[in-house]
Amino acid sequence: MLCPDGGCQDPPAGTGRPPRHPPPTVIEMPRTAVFSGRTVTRPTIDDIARRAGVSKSAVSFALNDRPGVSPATRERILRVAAEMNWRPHKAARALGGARADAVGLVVARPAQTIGAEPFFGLLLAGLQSGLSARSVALHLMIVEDTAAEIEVYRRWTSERHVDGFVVVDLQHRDRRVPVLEELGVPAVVLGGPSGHGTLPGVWADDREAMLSLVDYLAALGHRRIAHVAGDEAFHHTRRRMRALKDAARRLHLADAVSVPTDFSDAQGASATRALLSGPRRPTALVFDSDVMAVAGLAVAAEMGVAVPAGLSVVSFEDSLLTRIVHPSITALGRDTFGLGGQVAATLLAAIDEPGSVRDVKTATPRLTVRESTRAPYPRTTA
Amino acid sequence: MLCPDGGCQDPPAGTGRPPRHPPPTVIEMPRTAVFSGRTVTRPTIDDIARRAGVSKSAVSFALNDRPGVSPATRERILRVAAEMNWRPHKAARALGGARADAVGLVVARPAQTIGAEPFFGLLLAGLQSGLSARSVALHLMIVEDTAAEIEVYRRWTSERHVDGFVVVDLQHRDRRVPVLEELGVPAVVLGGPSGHGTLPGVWADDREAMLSLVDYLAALGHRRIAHVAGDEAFHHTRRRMRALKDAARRLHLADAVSVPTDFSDAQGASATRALLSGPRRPTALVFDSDVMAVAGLAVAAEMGVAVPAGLSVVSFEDSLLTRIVHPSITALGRDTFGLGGQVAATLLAAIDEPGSVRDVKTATPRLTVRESTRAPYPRTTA
DNA sequence: GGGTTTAACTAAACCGCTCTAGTAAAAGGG
DNA sequence: CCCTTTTACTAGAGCGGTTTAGTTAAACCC
Repeated sequence: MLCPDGGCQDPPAGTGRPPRHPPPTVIEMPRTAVFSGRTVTRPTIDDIARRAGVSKSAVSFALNDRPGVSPATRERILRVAAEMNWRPHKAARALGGARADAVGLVVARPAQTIGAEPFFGLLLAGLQSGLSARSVALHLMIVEDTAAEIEVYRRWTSERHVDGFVVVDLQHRDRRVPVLEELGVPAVVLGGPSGHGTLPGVWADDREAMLSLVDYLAALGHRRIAHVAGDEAFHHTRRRMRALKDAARRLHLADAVSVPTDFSDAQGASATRALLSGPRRPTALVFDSDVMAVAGLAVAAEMGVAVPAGLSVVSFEDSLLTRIVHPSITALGRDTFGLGGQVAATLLAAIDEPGSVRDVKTATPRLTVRESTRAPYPRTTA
Repeated sequence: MLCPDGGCQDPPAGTGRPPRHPPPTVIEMPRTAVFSGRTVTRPTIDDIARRAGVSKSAVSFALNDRPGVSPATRERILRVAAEMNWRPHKAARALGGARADAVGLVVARPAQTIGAEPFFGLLLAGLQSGLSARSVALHLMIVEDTAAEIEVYRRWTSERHVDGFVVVDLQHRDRRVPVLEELGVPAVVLGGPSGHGTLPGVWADDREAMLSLVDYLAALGHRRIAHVAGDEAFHHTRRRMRALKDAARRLHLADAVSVPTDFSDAQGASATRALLSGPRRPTALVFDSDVMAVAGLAVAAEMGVAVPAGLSVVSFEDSLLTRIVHPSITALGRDTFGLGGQVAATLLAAIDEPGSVRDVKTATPRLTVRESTRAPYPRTTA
């Protein structure tokens, strides 16, 4: 059954059409590729076919678990393939119209920001973990601005470089959404519940979260709450600001102001300084990000405002940061890693069965109470 | 010259061999692909050739800036290609033996860690920025352990999925190095100056940095310095520990102990607690990472040890974190973003011209003095 | 036992692009 | 003016898979 070592060539009824170019002197060795001067052998299904004494097609059938080969032959082919340490050539498969088995994540942010926020890294890790379970790779690209981001969407789509995209940082009237819709490529937007057109969105209920947060602070006795918000261009920032307003009205709070920033520690710090120096100093500060919360904490310390005695601090985003500082910061936590996994699952579903996928609402962030919050001094119960 | 609209088929002397399968009724339209139920047109060089009235080869020559077409024809072809919004099909090119135009970064770390450290995100951003200048994509993979990491190296190499790898977290007697050498794939190791075999390494002089750091603390009057180190499995951790020992001997310090940890905030905190509760309390603590430094700062605050009055704190790694906490932390800073760029450049060079690349020593980290360091109380000048 | 079905396998088209070999015409050379 | 060289182009092999159509030979059915 098995060919003698060294490989046999087309044993049963080989047509043996002559090789086209100068006939190679040796045809037994699997073709080699050159990497850094050293040659690396790389068997193809042709090599396997020759060794196993069957045709290319039989090998393909066997390797892909398709009918058309007998169990015995199948097993033999698989054994030979394993022996030769064969792996499919991605490009060759892709050329045949198969998937790229990769999804793209293109981020338009100043590079420094990427590293700064734990959020991004965790999301990345969760995304990866969800994708790698299905052996789908993640192509990451960091670009200057939205225009460049859109260009990458166009290029990668037409090059069939990826099977779909993950879109982050959903903005108000986001320009990327119509482009992706037009390209017709599967994509999942991190954000919602609106503003992402027909693309499926994965979102957490920021509104609900803000309402519960304000409820908690009000229950403690806080009547003057300020919100150091993120960038107003972002969808979720706007939702949070609106939710604070609504909660304040419902609870008849004395003060409830939102100050937009660019998410940077610098602007977070200066907003905090301004709020704490104002005439009607808030008794509680809500920060839209962990980085800003920590920066705000430092400002309070510098200004001699004790936390939580003189000021309660809450972060809208939980992470390592809020845990390790002193005092540790009460924060709304969501499972960012898990979120990444959900996004991955949604995107894979959208790739497999376009149209079948609808929005996914993730668990509403829950409050972890730490050292930075407490009832305000009586005097502030204006 | 130009064909009439609608496309002309093989105008000059077309052989016109009959189509093999059922002859298509319409052959004018460029082939289409289906994405999510909608069809997306995707012209191939054949479509361009037909439209421009030339052969496939001529189109290929024109698009790749190769000789073999007259300037006039070349221009015409380029115009048609632009009109049809043609883009090369990556897989098709790759199949011909071309580059994958991508490099891989495989990280074996607990997912949570990825997000925690600003270092990683910054490195990623710098890497990306260096790569995208040459339109090389980054394939990111996060795996469980080193075994899985090695498996990915093997798979991606044989699948021709990437042209090279970036290797991070160099360990003592690193198992990955011999595998990559055996695979013969271009790879750059972040770390050095030794332990990475024949692979080029990009490294910062941790030894030099530690020496200068201890010099600084000693000059302030500190004689008892403790070092909350990272994981001893890592190469750079060992180098730092050894450097501290050497510096202590040279400067005749009273105490200079290194406590290894797993880099986590928890172990950083407990190490700090242990050191501060001991009989001969150090007057200065050096932390191997920014996260541990911040955690250590919190422990000091809890224990009522004032920083910098009763304890100086230094971080071996600078980032946003060390800047935003209060007191801000004196830290050894390196340009992590730039480092990523250097790694990218080195890897691209290694891919282009294997063997030509040697190790790259980056700038030695420099100390940024902030609020967390000061001369110790006289009593400790034992 | 003749005809039909099925299983197991082979041949080769095909995906989109690159690149070598070949060809005809124009240019150059003595 | 004939021969060689160069230029501008075409044909088609080849990359490594998948997949369809075709080819046996065995199995099945009255």
